[in-house]
Amino acid sequence: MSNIFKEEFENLISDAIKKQYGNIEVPELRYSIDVVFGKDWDISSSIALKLSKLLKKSPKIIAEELLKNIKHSNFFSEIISINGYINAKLSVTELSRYVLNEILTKKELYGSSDLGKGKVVLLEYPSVNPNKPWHIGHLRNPLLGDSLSNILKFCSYTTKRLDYIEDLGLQMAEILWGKKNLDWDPSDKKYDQFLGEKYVEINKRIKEDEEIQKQINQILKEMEDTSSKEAKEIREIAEKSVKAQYETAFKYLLYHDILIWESDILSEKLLQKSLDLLSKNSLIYIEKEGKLKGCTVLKTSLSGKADEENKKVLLRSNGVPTYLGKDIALHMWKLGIIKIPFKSKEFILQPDGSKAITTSSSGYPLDFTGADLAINIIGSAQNEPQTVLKNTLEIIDSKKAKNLVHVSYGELNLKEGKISGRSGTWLGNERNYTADDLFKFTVERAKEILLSGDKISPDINPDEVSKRIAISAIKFDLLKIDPITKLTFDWDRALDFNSNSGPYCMYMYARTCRILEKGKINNNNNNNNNNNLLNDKDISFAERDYGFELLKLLSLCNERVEKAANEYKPNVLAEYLIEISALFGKFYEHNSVLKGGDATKLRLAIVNAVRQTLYNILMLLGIEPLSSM
RNA sequence: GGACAUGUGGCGUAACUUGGAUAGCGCAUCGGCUUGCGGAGCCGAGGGUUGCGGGUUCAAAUCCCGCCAUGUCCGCCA
Repeated sequence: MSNIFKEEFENLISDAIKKQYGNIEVPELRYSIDVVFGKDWDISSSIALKLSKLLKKSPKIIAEELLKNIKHSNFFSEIISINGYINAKLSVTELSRYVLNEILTKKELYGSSDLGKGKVVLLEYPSVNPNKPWHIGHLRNPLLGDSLSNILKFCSYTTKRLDYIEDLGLQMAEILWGKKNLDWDPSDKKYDQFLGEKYVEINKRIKEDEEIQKQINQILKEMEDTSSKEAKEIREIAEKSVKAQYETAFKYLLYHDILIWESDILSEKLLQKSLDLLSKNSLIYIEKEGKLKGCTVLKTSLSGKADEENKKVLLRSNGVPTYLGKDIALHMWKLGIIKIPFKSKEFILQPDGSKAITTSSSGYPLDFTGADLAINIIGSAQNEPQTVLKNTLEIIDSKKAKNLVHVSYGELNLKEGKISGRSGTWLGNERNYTADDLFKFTVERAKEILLSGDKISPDINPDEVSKRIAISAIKFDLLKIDPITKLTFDWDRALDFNSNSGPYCMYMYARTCRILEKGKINNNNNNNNNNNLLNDKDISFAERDYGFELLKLLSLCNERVEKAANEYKPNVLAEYLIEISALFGKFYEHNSVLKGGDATKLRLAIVNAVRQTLYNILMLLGIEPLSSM
């Protein structure tokens, strides 16, 4: 369901077109309609301009003709034509009554949708290798994943948040070499931080001594046997490291449902089944000669270009699978093309009370048999392999392959260049570019601003409040931009909490709460009584003021949520929060609520509606607002 | 070399899918507002030939073609 006023306007115009011109082909009427702000009218259609060519008449005449045929509706107090546009004023009382009623009865469900009813969506993120802490470049990934997962859940999807852990790759082999050959005392550091620093040291050593690389390759081969001592040792290290990474995740209120391990995929023969299926469809062959002799490769046409130089290896000549080889197998499982009876057990109890489940060599059957929608949150650097993956699956099962979506995002760089786990550019002098340090310093900054204010509530806990403000600042900053846009990290910008920021929206939310408290309106999200609803007399004091503009804006909530869901763009909702917050700021300055005379009850209801909508949308971005800050 | 992506005031961005009224917003700059319903705020000013050139159209930031610039990928890395 989109906006009821837009629908009504669309229907009126649609009927008028039929009446005046018969069954002509109307180009997407709904896209010609806009709700507008700060003008004499509230809703507008440019359909007459679009029909001009078809009807061979001037837009002005068409608009006039349509206007004559538009029926009366209680929703609109006036409909006119200007320069070929058909513009309408909304009935202030009808809009106010309808929107307030919707929000104050639906409460925390206001804006939700049934778009994905009955469908299971699997979101994979962030799948960071377990040999280092999350750095700020990684962070955008789980923030996008978490927010999209919230948004899709709000649209009635059943969501599964998946983390894929690569415990058998080269990077872990290097770690194991380090453990055997370097000083190794992880006791006084966060474990992922410790591994990350060692990883940088190991890579320096590799550059100095070619022999080391050979030793690492030997370890890598031994690890492929998942029952080997090496594989077990590395799994242990990896589990400990992932738990350390999740400490970081929990600070940011990020949680998962399922962890799937590369080693379990190999143990359960998923790769073999995938290769069999590819072979059955004649999509792979063993290279007989040339530099790829002995490798199992994908037919070249699948990479989108029949380029001999661009062959994709799935199995190396020594039989060890490549990343792409494993990835194709993983996605056959995700989409339910191959079913695997994975065993599972609890990995960790998360602070929100939910359990993250992990695949395992023993335990109970994993409750997952394939997704209706599989979303990969992966950086734009991997656009090509993601395309190869999808093209390959298209041939195996075109229907299911259509359910695979790559949400591609621009990677984050530092001013001084790329952020690299291997070379150690994530290590700084006073501050590391890790998610942990970003959090730490943003909290410090938030606390500094908080304590410098002269209006601190005595009943708040500055440490807790600073954390929540920091979370809002970081998440909002990274989510407010279109995912595809690449970012350059800058401490000054990250620590700026002025408008167009998370703290700004949080501040407006806190204001609504304080006004409602003083106006004695219950703002508990879970209360089920509707005492706050208004009668006709209260509504009759509605005017064309900022309060009315706010309600108009709030009425667009559902369509903004669906847009964010359909386009996989949380920034749509961040923009929406800014619009609401800014308009509420004006409303607050220009229309006194508590001293609003006859309009006080109405205005309190508007404030409550703003509060509820801000709350609902902030939560979709993974930001938990505070009633005072 | 090929493929893909991106180019919007000094900086950061929105609108591009679906062409439509004066290109919206923030930062920075300049000026104003406060004993208030919480100033992390509000009001105002200056700042744009939407990378360049062509085309389609009554109408182009938006669609098409060419060029330029930047980034990414093109490995028996992941």
